[in-house]
Parts: sequence; C-alpha cells; structure tokens
Amino acid sequence: MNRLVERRKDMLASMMKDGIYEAAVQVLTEHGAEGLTMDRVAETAGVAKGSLYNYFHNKRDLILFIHEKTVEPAKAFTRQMQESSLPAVEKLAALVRMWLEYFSKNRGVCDFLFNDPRIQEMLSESKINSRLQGIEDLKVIFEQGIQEGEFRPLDTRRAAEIFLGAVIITLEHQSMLGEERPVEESAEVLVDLFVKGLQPHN
Amino acid sequence: MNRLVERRKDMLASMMKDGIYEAAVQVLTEHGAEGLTMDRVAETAGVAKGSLYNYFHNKRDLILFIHEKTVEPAKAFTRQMQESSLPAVEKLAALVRMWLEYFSKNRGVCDFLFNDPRIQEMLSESKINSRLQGIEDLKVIFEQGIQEGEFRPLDTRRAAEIFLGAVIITLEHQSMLGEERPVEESAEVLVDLFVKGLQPHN
Amino acid sequence: MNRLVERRKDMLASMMKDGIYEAAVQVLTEHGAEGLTMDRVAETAGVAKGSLYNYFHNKRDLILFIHEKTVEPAKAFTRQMQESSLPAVEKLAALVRMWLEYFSKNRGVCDFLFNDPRIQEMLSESKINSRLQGIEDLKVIFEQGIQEGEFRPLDTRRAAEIFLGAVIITLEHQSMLGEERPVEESAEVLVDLFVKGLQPHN
Amino acid sequence: MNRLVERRKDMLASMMKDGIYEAAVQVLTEHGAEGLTMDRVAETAGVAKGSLYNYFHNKRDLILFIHEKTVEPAKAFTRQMQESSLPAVEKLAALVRMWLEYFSKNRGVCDFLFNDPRIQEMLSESKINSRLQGIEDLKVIFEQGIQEGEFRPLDTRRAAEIFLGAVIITLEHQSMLGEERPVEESAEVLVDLFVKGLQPHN
DNA sequence: TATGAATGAGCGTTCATTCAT
DNA sequence: GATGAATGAACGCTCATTCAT
Repeated sequence: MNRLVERRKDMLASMMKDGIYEAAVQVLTEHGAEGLTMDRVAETAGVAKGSLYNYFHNKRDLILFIHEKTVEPAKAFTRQMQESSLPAVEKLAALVRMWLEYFSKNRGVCDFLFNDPRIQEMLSESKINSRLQGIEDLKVIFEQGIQEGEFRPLDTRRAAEIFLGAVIITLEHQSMLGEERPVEESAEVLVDLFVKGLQPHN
Repeated sequence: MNRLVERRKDMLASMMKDGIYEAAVQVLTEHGAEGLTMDRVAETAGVAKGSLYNYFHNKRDLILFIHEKTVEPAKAFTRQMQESSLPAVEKLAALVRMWLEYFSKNRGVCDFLFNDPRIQEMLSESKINSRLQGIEDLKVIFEQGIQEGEFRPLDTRRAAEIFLGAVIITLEHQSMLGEERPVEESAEVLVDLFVKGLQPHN
Repeated sequence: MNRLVERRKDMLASMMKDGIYEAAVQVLTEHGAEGLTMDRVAETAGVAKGSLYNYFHNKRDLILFIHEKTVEPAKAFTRQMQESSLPAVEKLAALVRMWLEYFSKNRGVCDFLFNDPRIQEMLSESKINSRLQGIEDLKVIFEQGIQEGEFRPLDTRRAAEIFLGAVIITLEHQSMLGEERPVEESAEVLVDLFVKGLQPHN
Repeated sequence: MNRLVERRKDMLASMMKDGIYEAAVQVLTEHGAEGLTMDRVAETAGVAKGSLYNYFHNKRDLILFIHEKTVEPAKAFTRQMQESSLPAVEKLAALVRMWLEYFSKNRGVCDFLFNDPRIQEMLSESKINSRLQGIEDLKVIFEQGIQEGEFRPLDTRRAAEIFLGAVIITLEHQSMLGEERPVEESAEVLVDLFVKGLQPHN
C-alpha cells in the first residue's frame, strides 16, 4: 500500500511539473527569455509562486527541466530513426526535416534554449550532452553511409559536428529573420550541399 | 593650441573608452553575459559607476561599442581578403582560419556578441548585424568560386548561411569542450568537407 | 470559508496600504515633497522596500492613493454640506471652517498634494483635480446664494476661483508663519470680506 | 587702482551671474522645474559646469538668486506705484494688472518659483519676506483706501493676505489651465469682487 | 579663474527566494 | 503540500558637487 501511495504521489508531482512546464513554455513564447519570471510562470500555471519551489529547487532547476522535456521528443525520434533500416542519406534527410519542423513549431522554447546565454552556463553539462548526443547520432549515420559506400571515408566525428552546426544555424536564421522557408526545401538544400559539396560534379 | 588641447582630450576620452571596453571584456569573460553589470564594469575598470555614463549614454551604448570594437579587426581582415586576388577556395580557408583564431582568442566577448538575443535586437535595426555581414562575405566568395569554375552553381545565400553555421558551431564546440584543436587543421577539415562533400570522388 | 479567507486577506492588504499611507504622510511631514522616497516610506513603515511594490505598482500609484485617501474626508464633508438645506452663506462658512481645520491638521500631505507640480500632472488627466472640484463646489454654493438673493449676480466660476485662492493662501500663511490663529475667526474674517467687500456699507 | 580693479571684477562677476540667471530661466522654461540641472544651466549659459560654483555656492544659492532677480522688477514697480498719488482702488488695480502681466510673461520661472516644493523649503525665509512684502504693500493701499473713505474699516493685514492669495491663485490657475484670459479683464474681476463683495448693492 | 572628468550617494524598480500560515 | 506576502540584494541610471589641471 505504501508503494501505491508513493506511486500516486509521484504521478501527481509529475503532473504538476508538466503543468508548470507548459506554463513556462507559454511564458517563453509570449514574453521571451527575459520575461521568464517565476511570477509569470506561477500565474500562468494557475499555481502559487511558492508552489513552484515544491517541484523545482530553483529557477535553474526549472530551466533544466524545460530543456530536458523539450529535447526529449527529438531524441525519441532520432532513436527510432536509427533503428530503422533506411539508407544513410535518407536518415540524414529525415533527421534534418524533423529538427527543422520541431524547432519551428516550438520556436519560443527553442529560441530560449539555444540562444539565451544563461542557458549555456546553466546547462553546460547537460547541454553538451544533448549536442554530443546529436553529434553521436549523426556520426553513426555517417559511418553507416561510409559502409554503404555512399560517403567517402572521413573523420565522422568532425563531419557530424559540422553538419549539426549547419542545421542549428539554419534554425537560428529561420527564427532570427522570421523567414518561413518550407522545411522540405531547407532540408533538401542542406543535405544536398553536404552530400555533394561545393565543387562541380565531373 | 586650442586644437592641440582638444586632440589631447579626445585621446584621453578614447583611452578611457578603451579602458572601459577592456574592463567589459574581462567582466564578460569572467561572469558571462548576465554578469555584465555597469557596477562590475566600473569596478573592473577602476572607475566610479557614474563615470561610465560620461563615456556611454547607457548600457546599450556600451554594448554597441563593444560590438563595434570587437568586430572591427575581423571586418578589416575580411575586406583585405576580399580585395586580394586569391582563388575562392583559399579565401575561404583564410577566412575560416582567421575566424577560428580570432574567436578562440576572444571567447568571452564573442560568445556574448553572437549568442545574446539582446544583442540581436540592438543591432538588427542598424543592419550592422554581423552574421548577415559574414554571410554576405561568404556569398561573394562562393560567387567568385562559381565564376572560377571551382564551385558548382548553387544557392550561394543558403550555402553561405550553412557554411557560417558550420564555422560557428565548430567554435562553440571548441570552447564548450575545452579542446584546443589546432586552428590550421580545423579550418582544413571544414573547407575540405564543404568543397568535396560527403560522397566519394568518382 | 473561501469567502471569509478572501475577506480577511483584503482587510490585511487594506491595513498594509493604510500603514504605508501613514508612513508616507509622516515622511512628507518630516522631509517634504522632495524627501518622499520609496526607501524612506518603506523604512518608516517598517517594511522592506520591495514590499511597497506588492501594494502599489509604482511611486505614482502610491501618490495617487495618498491623494485619494487624503482628499476623501474633505469630499465627503462637502457632499454632505451640499445636500443640506443651509443658506449659501452658512455653507460657505462651514466649508471654509472645515478646510482650515482639515488642512492645518494635515499640513505635510496637503502642502505636497496641492503644491507639487508632479501631482498636478498625475491627476490632471483623471480629472480628479481637487482644485477644480473645490472650485466647482464653491460655484454651486455661489449659484445658490444668487438664487436666494443673498449674492449679486456675477461670474460664479471666477468668484469661486478667487475665493478658493483666498482660502488656500490663508492656509499657507498660517503654516508659513507658524501662527495658530483660531479657525473660527479666520473663517469669519474670510467670509465676511467676501460677502461684504471692501467698500463701506451705505 | 586696487579699487578700480575690484570694481571691474565685481562687474564681471555680476555679468556672469546674470548670464547664468538667463540660462536658468531658459532651462526652466524649456524643461520645467525637474529639468533644472546644473549641467543644463551650464551648457545653456555656455559655461563649464564647474564655473557655476564660482558664482554660486550651490544649487540652492542659484535658485535663491533666480528668485530675487525675478521678483525684483515687480518690487520696483510696486514701490513706484506706492509713491504715486493715485487713489487706492486704482493702485490696487494697477498692482494686480502688473502681477498678472508679469507672471504670464515669465511663466516658466514663476511657475517654478511659486509651485515647486523645493522652493518653499529653500526660500522659506526669503519667500516669506517676498510675500510679507506684498502683503505689506497691499496693507498700505488698503489703509489709504480707508482714509480716503473708499474702503470700510477692517483688519487690513488680513484683507491684504486674502487679497494676495486671490491674486496668486488666479495666476496659478491661468498657468495650470493654460487659459489665456486677458489680463485686463482678470484684474477687473478681481478688484471688483473685492471692492463690492458678494452681496447685492442696495 | 575656468574647466569638465570623476565621483558616489541616491533614486525607482525588479525578482528569485523564503517562510509563517 | 499549498500559499503569497515579505524580503533585500541587485539593477540601470541621475546629478550636485569636487578638484586636479
């Protein structure tokens, strides 16, 4: 019984955290990074400010949670992709499409998570992990491509790094410039450039 | 004489601004973007807080100055590069080398200038947006490469965007991971990947 | 119960506002209009500076509250007077007595509220301009007096303006000179002069 | 010779003070009471800020000087009026006209001098003197009127006080409401009311 | 005497965090 | 656990005054 009660508690706590998360996302979307105050999150969540501190030790913790929760679906998709039997190029394209799509649908949070300098400092560890994970995922795809003979042998770690950077900057530009470029096309350009390079075919 | 006195004053004022600039850079390096407070800048500069306002109307002005002062050398180098008669690929490589070098030497400021969203807001209007400028510079090089027959025809704007992103992320990773990869090599890998692409030569 | 709790909260909040009000009045009395700083109000109220902002959005709001709270009793008395069936002359006398009495008891606030130009700016828009109200009140009494045949027909607006000025200056002089002239007598002299004028009866 | 040099110095100093005075008046007119900063006065006067302190010990002193210098012409006119052989009523009217006229021509300074609370505190002594002087002047006129049989015997001190108040408030209203009522008419109404009173002639 | 850069106390305001209820 | 009033350090900025030149 003790066990069941605890489970129940955990679930309730989890629901509260999710509610707070959603409130935070909304605040982020409406007021930007600077506007993410505990007051506003509490009010938006329909919860007393003090209650936030029952679920998160401090603002940093809340932000960490936001990061994790936001990044999770992308991670899941990536895992799923990896396990599929698609050729490397298609995996690459699918990944890019997903990233672009996800980011443009969650601009408010993503802008915050990837641009705000406080984040960089707070998350340093966890964020590096995220990025490192992204790099690792790409690396695996690149290795697969090499094995398939589609990619030439190269430093897959570096290539992954560079590719990820290209994607990220594309995202940032999209939000900075407010351009609404079709995801499909952006992804294609990106992959095409990387696969074929700058030099002319011969 | 009046003239000389004025000159002297201008010089002193200029030196003060530079001193404040250096203090700001130091603060940025030590405390990050959030930690850049007027108090700290003043203290670091060994100057009363009020004095800052004799040289900068407000914090925004100070930040704008930091931006300009920081970006200037890179701009100068780029201009010089553009005017040279090197082939596109070498220009590209030189540019990347310069960026990598410069950024890793001025991590604190650059992180701030290129990641803090407040900066973007401040600069966007004045069109001095340095990223856009960087993209423009790359675009010109890519166009040159196409004319030279070294690059295949492609959307140079997009390519420039992507390339810049790759450079930036490389920089960020270098600082995040604390790895001190030789600039020479990083630049080479980067350019090589972009020029040749992922696919094998045939 | 929920209802009761809310009531209780409202009451507590109200008491706090009143406490802050009294502190502000004290500060005003001791340090004058210029000395009315949020710091001092907080300290005098025995409250942290930040707490003031839980009850008033900003200094302007606090000042508005002071105004309202201070002017309220005088307004109430005036209303009551207007509704009575006294002859105009007696209304006038009663009003003057009340003003003299009330103002000399609340010198600090009144001096501030009626002399500080910032106040005028704040209130002008909300038309609660108390001077205008005072003038309007007097005007009504003058009109009544004319109808009663006790006053000669004249520009009641102007007369009200002038009369109010006479009252105000009497107040100021009383406080400036530190003379404590009996309210009764001051009021009588004032009304007498206005009713009869300077010229001899004939 | 020593004497002459000193004279010369005094004159120069006097001219500087006058220049600063005019600058202050201009600042007051353009920026209001709150905008009267030493910086602005210095700049407007075409003088270094530090120099102000060679002529005035501090801001308070400057303001005192402004007050005196502003009030002087009115005083002079009043003296001149007193020495004339006009009947009391006409003296009264002339005085009121002058005050109204002078005030509306120097609104910026006068608004400041008569409304800003800092002034009241700073000048308390000197200002009381000004007002007291005005009252004294009026008193003399009232006494003259009584002797001439034009005014009934009454407490001339009080009457003077009240009359002055009426004038002052008229001035304030004129500036507060921005109304540009013809001086002639305002003066007439004022004098008429005081001379004849509110009650009907019989 | 004239200068104006330097000063620093002081301002109104914000907000993450605490804690008594 | 939930609450939200209380806190107080910190922020960007102003400006009368000083003082070395």
